[in-house]
This record gives sequence, C-alpha cells and structure tokens, in this order.
Amino acid sequence: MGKITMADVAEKAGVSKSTVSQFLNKRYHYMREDTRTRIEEAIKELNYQPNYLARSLKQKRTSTVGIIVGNIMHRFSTEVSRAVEDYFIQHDVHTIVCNADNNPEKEKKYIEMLRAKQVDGLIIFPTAPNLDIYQQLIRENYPVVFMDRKLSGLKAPLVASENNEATWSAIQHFIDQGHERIAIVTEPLTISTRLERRDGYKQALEENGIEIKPDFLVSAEIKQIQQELEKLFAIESPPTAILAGNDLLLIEVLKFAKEKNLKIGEAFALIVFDNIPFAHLVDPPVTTIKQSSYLMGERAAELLLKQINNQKIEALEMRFPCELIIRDSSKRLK
Amino acid sequence: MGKITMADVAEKAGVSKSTVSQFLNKRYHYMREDTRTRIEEAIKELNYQPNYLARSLKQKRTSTVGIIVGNIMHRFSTEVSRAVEDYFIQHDVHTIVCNADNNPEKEKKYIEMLRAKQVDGLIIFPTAPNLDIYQQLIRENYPVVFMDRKLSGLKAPLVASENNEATWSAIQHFIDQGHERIAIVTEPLTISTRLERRDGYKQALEENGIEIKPDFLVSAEIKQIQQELEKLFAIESPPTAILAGNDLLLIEVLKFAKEKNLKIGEAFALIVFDNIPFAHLVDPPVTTIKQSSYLMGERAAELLLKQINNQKIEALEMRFPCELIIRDSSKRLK
DNA sequence: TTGTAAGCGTTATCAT
DNA sequence: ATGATAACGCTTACAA
Repeated sequence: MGKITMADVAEKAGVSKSTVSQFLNKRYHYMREDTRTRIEEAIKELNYQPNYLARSLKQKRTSTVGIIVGNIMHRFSTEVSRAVEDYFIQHDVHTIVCNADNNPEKEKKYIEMLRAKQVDGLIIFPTAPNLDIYQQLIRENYPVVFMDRKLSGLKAPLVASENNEATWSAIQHFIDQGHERIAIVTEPLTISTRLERRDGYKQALEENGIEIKPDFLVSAEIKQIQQELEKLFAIESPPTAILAGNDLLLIEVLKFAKEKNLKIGEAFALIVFDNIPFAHLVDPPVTTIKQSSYLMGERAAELLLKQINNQKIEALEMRFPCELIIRDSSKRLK
Repeated sequence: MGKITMADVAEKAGVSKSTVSQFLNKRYHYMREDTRTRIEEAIKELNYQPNYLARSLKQKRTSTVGIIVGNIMHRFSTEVSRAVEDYFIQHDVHTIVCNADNNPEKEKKYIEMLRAKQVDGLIIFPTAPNLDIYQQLIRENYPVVFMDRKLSGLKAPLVASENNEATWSAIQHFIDQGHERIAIVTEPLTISTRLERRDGYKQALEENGIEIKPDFLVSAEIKQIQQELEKLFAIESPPTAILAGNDLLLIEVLKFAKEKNLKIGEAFALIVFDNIPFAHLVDPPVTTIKQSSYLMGERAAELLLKQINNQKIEALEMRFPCELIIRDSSKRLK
C-alpha cells in the first residue's frame, strides 16, 4: 500500500473527500457527531498524514517563509534567525533559514529556490549586486523585509541597528578614557553597516578635534586582517585602542594579540561590535556593543507577516539602538 | 495579471504546455531549434518562475530534506548542519534545519511538519520519548539517519562520536598530569552521549585505581549547574580538575570560576568536550575534545541520500574518533 | 449535513 | 517533434 491519502480515509470512513477535508480544517459546524468520530477513527487506523504540498498548491500559500542571512557564522545572524523562527512558529508559519555566505550568487540562487517553493515572504540581508532582483520583488508586491543593511532606493521595510550612533558612543568612550590613537577594523566597506560604523567613528573623532589618520581605518577581508594588523602596529605611533567591527574580526584581533604577545587592556584597549557569548568570561572581560538582535528579528518577522496578510506598514525604516556594555578591556591603559 | 504559469509561457510561445515542460527538463532530444528559442524568449519576457510545489506533487519527491538538531545553541549542531547543507546543495537538494531545543514535543511537531511537507528524508538528533515515532518511520521504510545519540533497538544508520574513548583519554591526560580528584560535569544523563562520556570517565579512573566519588559526578540542567558547582567546591577535598561535558557547560564553569575568583589552571585544571571557537585565544588557552562535526555531517548526509536513492547501506553504526587538543588549561597545577 | 466536481501548476503517457 | 489529457492530493463553490 502506497501513501495514505484523503481518499483512503474518506472510503474507510464511508464519507466523501470533502467531508474529510472539512473535518481536517475544523469546520465542524454542521457535522454530525458520528461522522466526526468515524473520520477520526479512520485517520487513526490508517495513520493518515496530510500532504501540505497539495494543500498549498490549491490554497496558493505555503505558510512558510524564508530568511536569507549574510553569514551564519556571525552570532548576530543566528540570534536574528532564532527570533524570526520563534515568532513565526507561534503563528503557525514555518521558517527556512538559508546562508548566503555573503555571496551574491548564492543569495540569488536561494531567492529563486525559495520563490519556486512558493514561500509566502522573505527576510533578506541584502547585498548590492542583487539590487535589481530586490526591485523586481518589490515591483511584484512580493512580501519582503530587509535586514541589517540598507540599499538606497528600495521601497521596502528595513530593520537595522543604529550603527552610526553606537559606534560614535564607543569611540567617545575611548576618548573619555584618554585615548587619542584609535583604530577601527572592519570588513571591506561594501555594505552600509560597515560604512555607518566607520562614519560614527569619524564623527566622534572630529567632534573631539582628533585628526583622522587613514592608517587607523583598517578594512580588509578576514583572510587579510592579520597582515593589515601587522602594518597597523608597525607604524610609528600605533593605536592604543581598537574597535573591532564584528565578532569574526574580534577573533582575528585576539589571534594577532596572542601571537605578538600584546596583552589586551595593556598594549591596547578593545571594544567589539556584536554580542559575544564569552565576552564577560575572558580575561580581561571585553567591552561590547550589543545589538538588539532578538528584538530586530521579531520586528522583521512581524513586518513580514503584516505584508503577507495585506496589512499596512507604518514606517519603512526601523532602527534599533545598541547598548555599550563597558568592561575592563576598554579601560584606560595601565 | 496573476502569477505566470507554464500555460502562459506555452501560449506566448505558441506551443503546448508539454513542450514547455520538456524544455524545462532539458529533454531537447527532438526539439526544433526555433521552438526552443521561442520558449526561451517567452520565459525571459514573462519572467516565468516554475512552481516546485506543483512539480513535487506530481513527482512525489521534493528534493528537500530535513535535519532536526537537539539544540542549535551548541556549536556542534551548527557545524553538523552546515556540513549537511553543503553536501546536499551539491546534489541539488535543499535542507531545512529545525531546532528541537531538546524538547521531544517540539521534535515531534517538526517531524510531522517536515513529513507533511513531503521532505524526502530526515536527519534526527533523537530523544528517547519519541522512540515509537522513529520506529514507525523505519517501519515505513522512510529514509532517516540518526545523529549523535544512540537509541537501542533502532534499525537505522547512526552517526556519532566515540564519546567513551574520547572522554577516557581526556581523563587519562588529567591523571598523567598528576590529578586524582577529577570531576565531570554533564547535563542530565538522559541521552546516550552523556552516558558514554560518563562511562569513559569511570573507566579511566578505575583503570588507574582511583576511587570514583559520587560527588564528582555532577549532572544537572544548565540552570542548576551553578548551585551544583557550589556544592562541588564546598566539599572537603574539592576537585583539582574538571571535565565540562559540552560548550554550554563550559560557559557555566567559567562563570562560576569568575564569580568565586578561582583561576583556571591554578585553582583547577579544565578540559571541555566540544570545539570552542575562542578556546585557543583565552587565557589560559583551554584544552578541548574536538568532535569531527563536519565529517559527521557529511557522512550522515551521504547515508541519507543513499537511502533516498534506494541504495544499500553498509554499516548501521558509524563512530567517529575525537581529537584531544591539549592546551594550558589542563596542565599540572602550579 | 454531506457529496459532486472543478481546479491549483506541474509531469507523463500516449497519440499524432 | 509536439499536443491532449489524465493524473498528483487537496480545497471550495455549489448542489443535493
């Protein structure tokens, strides 16, 4: 016997397919008690499992959404997708998480695949090269929410951190601690998030009348970071404070410090953008800029669900503040 | 205009649906050059996207698999799912990752949902209460691979670490470093992984003629760990070495040490089961037992794909060795 | 209160 | 070399 279908249940219960369907969709309104129990029993006995594929095909909605994250290795991405899943599961919507690995080609593939699977909407950490695809989605009125990065010209909701302000206050904190030679390390300035962080950095220095030294603006691929840090510390007056642009960069900075025998908090002060699970447990504890990842995920999910249900969206751009959690690593150097 | 379907393409190209379908499935055998190009153009112009739902319904396979991990907050789970995804995407199969949160109820829901979505197979980190569900899957000949945990009586492939042996050699290493009062901290002994680790621990002590003290066998929920550690260090002769059973437990041990001002490597030595991204960067660097998570994920995926393609599977139980990476935290105390 | 039948967007069989 | 037509398993008017 092949897979059990609704027809099998109907036959066993001695009713028609539509009645079984009514039952499954809890439209008992006018159903006689005994038909109900007969169907119930038939389902039990046959161990019938409905086929969502068929149902979705008919209903033209899958109760499934997709989220395409930039790089799943970032703690931020994991936290956001957890929030999105938690939100949707409470609304009986399933979430498929895809990892674009910051690769526009992969991202494009995933968008196509998810749309082919007829997901009802998409949350995307966008990359500039795929701008036209996003425009197309929006033109089609397809439900979509962008996350973390801003691409100008996109008329769709965006949920992101206040990167500029957050970085500004981290740098201001460094300055308050007496630092003047402050470096910022980011991945290549190809996405808005990184640009905004760099801008916040510049702004803070300018407001404090500190010259901006190009040498202190380090931007490179993760693989190149070690050699960039070498250069950074080879200059005449190396920085006394470093802001690491995200968690993966922190690992690089720590690795560099370890190899060069530079002690954090002594050789240089350190702040990292992102929540780091071990930040408070290492020695010295690391000062972090915490993003509201969970809240942001929830908000994005909510905005997506609204679109799916054809509800109006208030604002297109939703910025979330970050929290500077000051620990020993950013204190005045001994 | 609603969504573009194959019928629209057919009409535009002046051919029948079947011809378009042939084209899409690359059966050009007998197709005239000009029909081909006409179809190609129609697809471009209309921006046609196929509907996998309809196709899957007809073909009775979705080219999608599911993986249900025990708890996504473990690094191990993340690494395994990455491997599974990477493997399947190369075989044009999509992967849906679900997080059971070590909750059998959630797990059950996910299994039902994934089967309703007609996924072609499942990789599961199983939990004992759902044994009957697994048995049912196997009875139906549904492709399934179990991961990480062994449930007896399941006639389906299992991919897991050599937990016993790995723990044994970690404890032996402690003993070689002169430790005799060695504690092991695990989550509740409800799954085989934890039992196997405890057994390896006992075995190593026994072989070295060291008495097994019940006080040194700490098993509790993460939330209770702090108070259990309190008790552990309140006894007359507290341990000089601790094996943390996984990455989440490591965080608890570090938190405890920090609060009590116990320095790792001085107050007690430490080894942790699992790969920890920061292990080599903290002070002191932490000795870890590294599981072959990526390899295991690949192997599980391969075994699943074989089943989906009705190929024979050689062995049912596949154990992977772990690597003890010795760093400063497990050295002889100063 | 329940049944009939059409249709969702494909693929597959068989004609032509 | 291409087309008609019947599935796939479900939902939903509408009929009874």
